[in-house]
Order: sequence, then C-alpha cells, then structure tokens
Amino acid sequence: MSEVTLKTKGVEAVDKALHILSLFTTETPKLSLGEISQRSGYVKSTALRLLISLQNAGLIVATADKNYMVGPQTFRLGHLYQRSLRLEPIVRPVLRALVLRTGESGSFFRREGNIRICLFREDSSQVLREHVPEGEAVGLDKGAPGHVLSEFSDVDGTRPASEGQLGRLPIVSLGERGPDIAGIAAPVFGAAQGLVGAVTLSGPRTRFTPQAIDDMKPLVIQAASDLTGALGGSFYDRLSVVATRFDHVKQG
Amino acid sequence: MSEVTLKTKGVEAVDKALHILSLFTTETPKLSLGEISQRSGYVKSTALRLLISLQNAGLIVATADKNYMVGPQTFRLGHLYQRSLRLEPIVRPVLRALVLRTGESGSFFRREGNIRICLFREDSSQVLREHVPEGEAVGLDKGAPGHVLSEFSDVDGTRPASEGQLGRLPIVSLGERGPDIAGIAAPVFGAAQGLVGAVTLSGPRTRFTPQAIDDMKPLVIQAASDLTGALGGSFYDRLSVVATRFDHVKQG
DNA sequence: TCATAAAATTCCATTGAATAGAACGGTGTA
DNA sequence: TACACCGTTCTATTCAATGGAATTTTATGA
Repeated sequence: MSEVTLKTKGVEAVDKALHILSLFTTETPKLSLGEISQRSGYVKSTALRLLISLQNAGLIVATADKNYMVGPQTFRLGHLYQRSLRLEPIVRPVLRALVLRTGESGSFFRREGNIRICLFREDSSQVLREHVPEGEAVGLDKGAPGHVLSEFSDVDGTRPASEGQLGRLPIVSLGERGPDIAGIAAPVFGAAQGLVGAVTLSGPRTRFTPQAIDDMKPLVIQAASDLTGALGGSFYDRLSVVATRFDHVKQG
Repeated sequence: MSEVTLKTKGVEAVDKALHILSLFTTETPKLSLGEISQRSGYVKSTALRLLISLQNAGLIVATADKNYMVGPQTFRLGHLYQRSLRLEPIVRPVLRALVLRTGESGSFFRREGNIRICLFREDSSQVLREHVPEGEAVGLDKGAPGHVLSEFSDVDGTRPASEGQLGRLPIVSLGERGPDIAGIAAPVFGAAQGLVGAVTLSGPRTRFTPQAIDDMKPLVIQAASDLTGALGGSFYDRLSVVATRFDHVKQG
C-alpha cells in the first residue's frame, strides 16, 4: 500500500496481480491461496480474483491439491526474452568450448537492476558441480560474476573501462557465494551498449587450486575477449594492456 | 470487450494487462505504444498505464527507441516453470544421448491447451538443421510430436493407451510442419498423470531416408520407454507388445 | 462415521480506482 | 515552416474492484 505509489503511476489492480506473481520463487514455487493472501497482504477474495485473471492468461496454474504454480505462458515469454537479446548463438558456443577445455561449468550472467540472472549455462560433465540453473537470480554482491557486474556497471559507449579496472581481471571468488564454491569471471562488452554481461567458470572450491586457477584465468579472459569482439565491442582490443596486466595478475 | 467475460470472472484491468503481454510473440517481439493500442483495442492512455504496471513488475521493458519488449522477470518465471515440472534432469540426458547416436536434433514437447511447446531441445552439431527453439509454441495439428500429443491426449492414470495406439508408434512426419522438415516422435507417460509429453528426433527431410528412419525408430521408442520408466510410468512395460508391433511398423 | 476446524469460494453494497477522450507536447517529414 | 503523427498528461464520470461476511468445500481427528 505505502510502497511506491509515486510518479506517473500504473494500475493498482495490475500491480497487485503482478506482485502475487512475484511471490513465486525458487524457494516457494508452490503456494496456497492462504499463503498468497498472507504474503501479499491482500484479503483472500481479492487474491482469488487476481489469481483467476492470472490463470486465464496462463501465467499461473492451479494444481490438483488446490495450490498455485507458475504456468506455461511464463515459459513462452521467458524464452522470447532470452531470444530478444540475440546473445544465445554467440554465447553458447563459447561457453561450451570453455567447459570442454576446463571441465568446469560455464555461465553467462546479466545484470538486471540490482540482481544478476544466469542467462546461459553449460554444465560440466563432472559428477560434483555447483548448480545455478538458468533463470536463477542472484545478488550482485557475491560471487565473481557479481563483482564483475558491479565493478563495470558504469561502462557504456562513452565511458570505457580504465586500465586499472581491466588490470584486475579476471576476478576470482573463493567461497563467497557458498563456502565450497569458486568462480572466475570477466566482463563482456558490446559496441555501444557497454557492459553486456559476465562470463564465468565455476565449480567446487576443492578443484580451484592455485595451479588450476592460473590455468583457467587466460581461458576466461580469452572467452570474454572473443564474446566482446563478436558483439562489436573493442575494450579488449588493447590486447597489449590486457596481456601485460594479465601477467601481473597471475603473479598476484 | 465482448471476448470472454463469462464464468467466475477475474479482474478486468489485469486481464487487459495480461492480454497486452500476450501480444508479444516470436513474430512481433517488439511493439510501439501505437501498435499495442491498435492490436489490443485499448485506447492509448489505458494501454500506457497498463504498460507502466507491467514495467514496474519487470515483465516488460521499454527500449531506447520508445518500443516495448518482454522483460527479465519473464525469464525468471519461465525457468521457475520449467524447473517446477522436474523433468529436466530426466529428459535432458536422454535427448543428449539420442542426438549423439543419430546426429539429428532431439526435442521434448509438452501439450498446453491446444498448442504444444518445446520444453527441452538438444541441437545436433550438423550445420544444416531445422530450428524450433525452446519455448516456442507450435500447433498440435502439424508434425510428429503434434500427432503424438493429440493421439494420446486422453491417456491418463485410469485409461491406458490401447495396443492399437501403441502399435502405430513411433509416428513419422515428412514435410508437414515445413516442406523440408521431418520428424519421428513417441509419447512419454507418467505414473498417474498419463501423457506427459512427446520425445522427438527431427531434421532436414533429405537426411530422413527410409533407411535412416528405420534406424532411428527403435532409438526414439527406446528413449520414450526410458523416460516413461524414469517417470514411474509403465505403458511400455508391455515390451512384448511394443517389440512385436515395432517389427510390424518397420515394415510399414 | 460423524463432528469440528480450517480453508476455499461466493456474494454484495460501497467507493474510489480505472476509464476514455480531449488537450498538450515533442519529433520527424514534406 | 507547417503539417502530421506519436507519446504523454489531465480530469470528470462511472463502473469495476474491494473487503468483510456468509457459504461451501475440504481436511482433521475422535
């Protein structure tokens, strides 16, 4: 109610309905009317009517046991979104190559507001692997890709990344997102759009030894550079800079 | 207005907003306010307010050139849907194996109302391949998986598939969905849920020679049987039936 | 099995949110 | 420079959304 009712406002009933939609998360993928009413703060009759509209649109489906889950239309729209970015044919092969050469899992993250979502993921074939499925939203403050997306968020067509920023690449994270999870990430830039996302290799910390990390670092940088090139970006074109700095990073 | 305002109805404003959302398709992923107003029939001021709510929820984003596209929240929700079905860990490996052994692309379709959507897809590495990306909605009347999903749609926990139905498997489609596209499909059943989906191999018609088709048929049947088993289903347990009929099918 | 509790669903008078269309402003085109 | 088109803001009217109570359905357990 008192949330954010400012600016040129939308339609309250729609806001409420979509708020209900947002209650469905990985942790709570299935909710009863009572839970929805409680969590949203809307009385049950109101929540129910909103749910009917959501169901008619196929965004929500009712289960046999009188619960609610997200519906098939979300899937259609979600893939429409994924395709609208036109990144998949570029990113997927690069990730696949990374995974083949390292045996760890490769992902591509994109910043959306103050979270990051896993747009693409290629799993390693290892039995032991961490798991951030595609579509998962994670905070910006944790993990190597999070740092990358924060650090380079102000990069756009007019303001390229500084040498100092590039010098710190790739960013390595050990035990941040979870005690046993490690990751190595680097930013991907587009021509005019600036920061597009972050490419990362991740896996169980036990396999990320100093030696292994040193082996993977140049591969991640190379992948980020390849992707940036494919998107028309040029920040990695100063390869001398990156190469020089990169030697430096390896020592650190 | 006169569309469908019957039954225990929901909330009109929400219906309108979600109708706007449904205007975004593969063919028209990007719409201006004018187009939205025209296609939906809502006056521009109304459409604009609904769009504001949709934007606040992250389901729609405005592009730099004053157009609208689906937003990142659809992606999050879409993958939540995909995961809520709990099919991916089961289906994906089977598809991958199919692709490896045949060189064609494998997909898993699910019926949603009177359309089918591609839930999972594993591309072949061949240069020439047809393309139905994940999330794409296709009609039930065309293509091998469409026929499968139609033919077995009445199968549920209480009414198993008849021998006659099973005998016609797998269903082969040549040049139906497009003049150059061929596919081989078979149904997947769950324990109590009945028909869960259809697994299919598809590719350019030129590679689907009678010989190649005969080679692929048992693999598709086997994949469908494996998936059905993994889901607790048992329709393929009458393997004698399937095997016998299958020999018959090969001759046909 | 029936009684009790809890949840979902329906109903309806009140009211304020959504609406339509006109007016405004901005941008590109002839 | 003027015109035409598109997006955006404004506002009085009205009808759709609301919430709470009533009713029905489902779950629990004695």
